[in-house]
Amino acid sequence: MDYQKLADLLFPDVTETPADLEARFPARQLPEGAKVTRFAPSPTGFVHFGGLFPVLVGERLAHQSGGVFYLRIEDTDARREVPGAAESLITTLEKYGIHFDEGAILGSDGKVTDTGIYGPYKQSVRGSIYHVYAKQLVRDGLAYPCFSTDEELEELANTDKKAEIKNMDWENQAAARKQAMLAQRDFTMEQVEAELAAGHAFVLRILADGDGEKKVVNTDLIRGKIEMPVNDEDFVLLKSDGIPTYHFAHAVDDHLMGTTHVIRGEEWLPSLPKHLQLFNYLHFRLPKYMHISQIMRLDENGNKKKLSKRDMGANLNDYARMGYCADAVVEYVLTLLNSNYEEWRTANPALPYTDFPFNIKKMSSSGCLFDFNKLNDVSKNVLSRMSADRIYDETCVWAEDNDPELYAHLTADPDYAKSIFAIGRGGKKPRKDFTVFGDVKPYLDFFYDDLFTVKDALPEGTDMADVAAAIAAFKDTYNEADDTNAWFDKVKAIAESLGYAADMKAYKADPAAFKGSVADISAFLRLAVTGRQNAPDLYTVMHLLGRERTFARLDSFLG
RNA sequence: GGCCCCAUAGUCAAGCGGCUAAGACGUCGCCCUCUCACGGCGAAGGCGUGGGUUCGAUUCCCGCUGGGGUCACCA
Repeated sequence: MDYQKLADLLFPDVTETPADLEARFPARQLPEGAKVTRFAPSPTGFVHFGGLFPVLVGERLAHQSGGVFYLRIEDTDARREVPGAAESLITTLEKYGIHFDEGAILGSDGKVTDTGIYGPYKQSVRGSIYHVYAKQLVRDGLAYPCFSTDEELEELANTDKKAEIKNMDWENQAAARKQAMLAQRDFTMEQVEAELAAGHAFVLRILADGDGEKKVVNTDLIRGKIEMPVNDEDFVLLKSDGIPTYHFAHAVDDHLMGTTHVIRGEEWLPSLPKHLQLFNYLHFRLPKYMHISQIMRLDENGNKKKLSKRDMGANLNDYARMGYCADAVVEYVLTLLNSNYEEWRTANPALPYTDFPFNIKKMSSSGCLFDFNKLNDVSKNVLSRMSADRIYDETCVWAEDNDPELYAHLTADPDYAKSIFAIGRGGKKPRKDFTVFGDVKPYLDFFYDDLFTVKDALPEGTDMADVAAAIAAFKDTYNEADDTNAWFDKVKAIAESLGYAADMKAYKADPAAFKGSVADISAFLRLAVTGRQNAPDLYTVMHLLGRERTFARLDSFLG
């Protein structure tokens, strides 16, 4: 077989050589140790929560080492492509603060375009590049055209793949299939010419070494040494429309774009031998591989399952809707990614997560279960650490889309709203009232007259005369200039005058000796002013509301 | 079924041959406290299993079991 002739026959339009491409895309000039990583999603829908794992790892590794993090769109399957998915993907990641140094970006027209000298970064428009290498493989006798469709192949082998799996009579049928595929290798130049002349399409298959008994070894950055059978399957390189499969595109792109570390989900592990073989055939330097465990969920039977598209929390955009701020989600993922992250966070509450020394060695090789409890805890802490200004801004962004009423109130008087958010915030032990932004409104609605309602009731058996007396006395002695201690001393005095214990210890020691305690008096006031039994520090609340509104509520409470 | 990955409490996890087997979330109890939210203290709960190796295994090796992934002209 004259491989050169075959190559020309198959790819008559390809005039460039791999050497030309190498010259066009010279190696990157980066400092020693700099890592080049990428996120390479296929635009088939929303960004999956699990996608955040490789994204964060890639981003940290690249930027921590002074390297490059780029975005490549793997749109080689037109049938699965969802219009606008690439665009929304970029927008979503942006909201999570993920910055790409090069690759696919959003143009001024809102469409995907790109930036960087190793492009284009959309695989669908890199066809001619793949063909250069495809031609080389054919010329080297390492790839061949196959004119049979998958169905025809199965017919030849008298098998049905789906049935094989079900019947589990895999081995024999798989062997038959393989035989049928192998038969395709035995073509003659005349046959190829005839097929091409007839206008038949072909797929380009790799000519696999064929010794599945031998092992190939690779050192995974997380799992260590992995030993697998050498690839012996003539897998497809180029589909019949000339577009490459993932495997081929991965090899060519990551080589040309200078990727040093391939970070991807563990579902790729089984196809690693294919990639090792391809890099070898192509004489490409092998990147380092890291296969990340998948995030799981629990199904009805209590088994772990991959967090799939339809599951709650699978869509990264869901979190914004549910009221989680992007930082919290990122922080949660980081705690799963690096086991010492939480420890670091506790020691460095104020630093941005980008200051955390991300370490591959601290990554776990087993898949973990998604845990809303933990996310909630992380989120609560993230929100509690924010400044009043920041949480005001974040809440507004959320409320604009999800709670117009709240949004209107917050933005009507930003300073007032911020002073509400400032309650118990900023110290070493900040209040932790919010897990999600949806918690904000029920927490602070009573600060707004038109949202204020009396939600809770006085305890059973409360003496209304005492309530009225307490409120009257409170109004009589109220002085806005009082500090919190002076204020509370007056409340205590009122309690005492009504036969309620001013000292809680005394009350607890002998409850029967009093009608109640200062806690009860406070509860009366709190209920009147906030409409509920539980609220932040009453003194502060009253000062934010102001004397007039405080009194108005005290008055209307009595009816 | 073949191949591959994984295996410490309900969850996430330290551990890397000798420990009363860290810590976090969740759960429960107590304390603090004018309520709440914090904060503090404490409790319950764990090395899947059988063989080796070793003076000694959670730790190293093998089998088993369990869970997961994968086996496309999808990525």
